[in-house]
Amino acid sequence: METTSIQDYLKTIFDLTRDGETASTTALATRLGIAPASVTGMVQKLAAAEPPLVHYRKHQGVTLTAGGEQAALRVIRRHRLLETYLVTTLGYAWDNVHEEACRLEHVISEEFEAKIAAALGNPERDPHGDPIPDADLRLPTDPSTPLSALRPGQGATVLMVRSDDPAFLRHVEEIGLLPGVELHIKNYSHFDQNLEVEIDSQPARVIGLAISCRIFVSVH
Amino acid sequence: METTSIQDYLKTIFDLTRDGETASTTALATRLGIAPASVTGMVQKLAAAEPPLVHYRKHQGVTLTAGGEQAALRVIRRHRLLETYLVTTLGYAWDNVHEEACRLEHVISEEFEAKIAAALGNPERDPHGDPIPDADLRLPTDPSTPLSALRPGQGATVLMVRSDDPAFLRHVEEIGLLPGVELHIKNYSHFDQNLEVEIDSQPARVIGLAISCRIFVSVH
DNA sequence: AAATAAATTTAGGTGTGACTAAATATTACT
DNA sequence: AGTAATATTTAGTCACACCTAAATTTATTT
Ligand SMILES: [Mn+2]
Ligand SMILES: [Mn+2]
Ligand SMILES: [Mn+2]
Ligand SMILES: [Mn+2]
Repeated sequence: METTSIQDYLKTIFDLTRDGETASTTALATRLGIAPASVTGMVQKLAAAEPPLVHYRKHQGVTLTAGGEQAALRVIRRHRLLETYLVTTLGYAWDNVHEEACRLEHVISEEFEAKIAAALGNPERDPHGDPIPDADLRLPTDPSTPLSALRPGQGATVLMVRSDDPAFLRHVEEIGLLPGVELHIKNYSHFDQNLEVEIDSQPARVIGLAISCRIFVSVH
Repeated sequence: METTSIQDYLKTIFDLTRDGETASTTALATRLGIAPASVTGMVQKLAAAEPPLVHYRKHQGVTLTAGGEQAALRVIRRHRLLETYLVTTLGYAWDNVHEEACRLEHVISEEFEAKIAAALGNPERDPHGDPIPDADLRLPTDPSTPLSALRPGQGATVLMVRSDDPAFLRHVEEIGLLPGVELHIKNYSHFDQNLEVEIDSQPARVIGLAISCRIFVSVH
């Protein structure tokens, strides 16, 4: 059976391996809020499952198998559809939907998933700009760049904000860096990696790396 | 902590003790689809909890404590609000909502509960006619009678249909005995306890006890 | 009032998913 | 290359919620 716990592991592994790297025990432990020893145990179980959900070599971290990736995408689809539904239909704030979705994603039926997807018109992105896998679990490869990679003179549109932290999201909202917003880079400080960014034709603001590396844009 | 399992126990005990009787181990086991021995174990835990959630004396069955009843009502409110939401807003069929609600009821936040209650305009009854406890967990005492208690000449309005079984609910729907419908008793057969019922001025139908005892009405 | 049947509890056990403490492997540093 | 620091795994434990089989209690017959 694919338990809540397993689903959250798979989702997290998917996330940690998006860059092609393997997901380390410690990284998983940190992200899941679980002791490293517990992660080792679970990861060995996932690798021993029939069919296996992860590739695992001792001390080398894990990656998802094809089956594990499908399972992860199923949960990710639900998560992002739920977040979208909570914001669009129930009036949740965008900084507040992650936890709720992370609980609901494990219990809704296929019918529920289909109903909210239809009610929303099969949306392609969640409130944070994350792409939603379609019903066949295809995820559009989108050519987004971290804001931190831009340099003065470049213009871009915010695509997504990668964080689950309500405080962080509220801060980003206050700055005005919501998905869809246009921005121009005015300045770059090489030493502290601060960017001076003009957002939506407002006076420019200085943005530190901790923020700019979590905001993904499409460059004009 | 109040686990999913505990919440389902409390809900079921609430249901089984509605008549003032205690809930027996076997009745609980049957309703929950669990071995009687397991029920004994859980019931002892609920009685030993601090504060206790049930009154328990060996071989005598259980009843809810005040605390247990509050906890049960919180879950029942969520269950019935969810059922109503699924039918009203997401277009579920009324025979199909119980299972989904029974999973969701354990994971939604207070905020979710409040949001759907507001979206529905604080409904007082779920799609089956069951009363929904209000935000303070007050449950209106409604003077409903089982249809099986009516006799020829009496007229009534259907208040609720007490079943979770999709097949049963579809059958009741096909007969036309949905909540709100008006009916008149045309005849009663003392031997098989069949009732001949005129529903919504349609030609009368014969209804057996297995059905009539699960349909509750308010007599005119 | 015994004997039998039915309901309930006890005893012992399982799988899941966490934990801590200790052992071991990998990586980084001098 | 050897040592120290860090990451990971192993070993042993726990709570939870279920199970079966056996013992016990309560209810029903005769
Ligand atoms: Mn989750
Ligand atoms: Mn999101
Ligand atoms: Mn339930
Ligand atoms: Mn109902």
